Amino acid sequence: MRASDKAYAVLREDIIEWRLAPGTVLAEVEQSERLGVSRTPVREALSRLSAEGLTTAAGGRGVVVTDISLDDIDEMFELRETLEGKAAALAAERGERSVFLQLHADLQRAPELISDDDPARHEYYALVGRLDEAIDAAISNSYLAQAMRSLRVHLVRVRRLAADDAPRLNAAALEHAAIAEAIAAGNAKLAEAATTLHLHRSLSHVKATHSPNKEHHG
Amino acid sequence: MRASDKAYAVLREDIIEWRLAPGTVLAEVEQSERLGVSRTPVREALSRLSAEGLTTAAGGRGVVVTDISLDDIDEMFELRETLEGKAAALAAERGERSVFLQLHADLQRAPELISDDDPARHEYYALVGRLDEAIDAAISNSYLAQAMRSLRVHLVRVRRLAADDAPRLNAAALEHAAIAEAIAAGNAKLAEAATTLHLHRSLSHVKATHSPNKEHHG
DNA sequence: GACAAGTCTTTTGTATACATTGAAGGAGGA
DNA sequence: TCCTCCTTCAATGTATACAAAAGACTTGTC
Repeated sequence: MRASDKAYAVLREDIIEWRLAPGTVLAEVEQSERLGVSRTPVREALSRLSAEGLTTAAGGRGVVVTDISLDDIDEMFELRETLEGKAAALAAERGERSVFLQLHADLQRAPELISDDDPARHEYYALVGRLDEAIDAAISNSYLAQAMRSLRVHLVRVRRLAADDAPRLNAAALEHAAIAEAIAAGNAKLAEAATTLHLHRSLSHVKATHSPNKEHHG
Repeated sequence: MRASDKAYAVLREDIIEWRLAPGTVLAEVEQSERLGVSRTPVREALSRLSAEGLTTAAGGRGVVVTDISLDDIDEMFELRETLEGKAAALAAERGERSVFLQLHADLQRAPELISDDDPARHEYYALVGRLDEAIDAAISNSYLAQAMRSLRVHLVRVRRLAADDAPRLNAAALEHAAIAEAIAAGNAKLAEAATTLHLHRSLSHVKATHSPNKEHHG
């Protein structure tokens, strides 16, 4: 593994998991010492992070960890609804029925996964990730897929802020199942509507369970 | 100006203007000699270009200039319609009426600009650029604006492929004027429809006037 | 003559030394 | 005491030396 990949992976994880608070200045020498590599790969990592929007080059002097405000979350979900709604519709038109039928069945059984004692809900999120991947593959549009991938990084950060309690996860699984079902049925409008519904509920949940910027940057 | 900025700007321009053909391998030493800077800023420039999608890191051995296929153009316009349609609708809801009224007036007079003897149509494209900026500002959604900016880079490349003849440009200006008018009127659905119409006509024009990959990589 | 193995070359990846720039702090004067 | 200018220093930007890896070429053998 390249040193720059390692630096990128560690920094990215630290930011997404909120171990590096927004506003934190990531100095090159400091991070290179912490990560055990030289400044060169750290610079490349920071460059990649800034391209993703996880960090911002603050006026020539150091890069800082990007903040996520309440407005940001609204904006993210507005874009997300646009992109994922279109993606669901396209998947309904172009996807393979069998793939989404299987996902539909799996998602309906998702509550079993959640009742397990894994606090990180790895299995659940892996299943939802499979749905995302199936949609990405079905739409046959690399630009749209890329745009959604860019957004997902930020959405994971938001998810870490919200309390992913079991009731909400169970409900979300059924919403995902509805999306998969609509795609499997080849019903584009229904798939888009199911996506819209799911995203609105997710956003409501996020806003209800957490006041952003409560614990960070004052 | 930083050396890395210069390297980035020159390479970006070269790729967009098709002076660097798709598939061209951009070796670090070669480019650093050509641009008169060292490898370090060249690496950073190539990194940025790859993040934008103008180049692709080809399996450990050099980065190559990205190609644009006919399918790519279809995919780009599919995403573009999604993003710009939504943006136009949001601008209609949130934008300042006066700004778009002015743009509407200017765009209706655009044929005067095109009749000039500037082969690059600088004034015309500057005016269209002003409309894009006005929409970006009106939507109050940095994530959506960012997604559109990412796409525009690739769209400029496509535009360079197509013959931007005066008749099409005159028609396009009126289509843009219709968008501005709908936004000024605060009519979201109309703004979205006008955008859809414009994009479909643009795509038809591109596909009619040019067969992609005719002269390169093959 | 063809295939395979090993070496050799070229290119990228990393580290570090040097240059440059911008900010912060102190000294001097008003 | 406050403002200004200068010095200093710390951080980034650049260049280059060195390391490692991926191909290409050569050479030997079958």
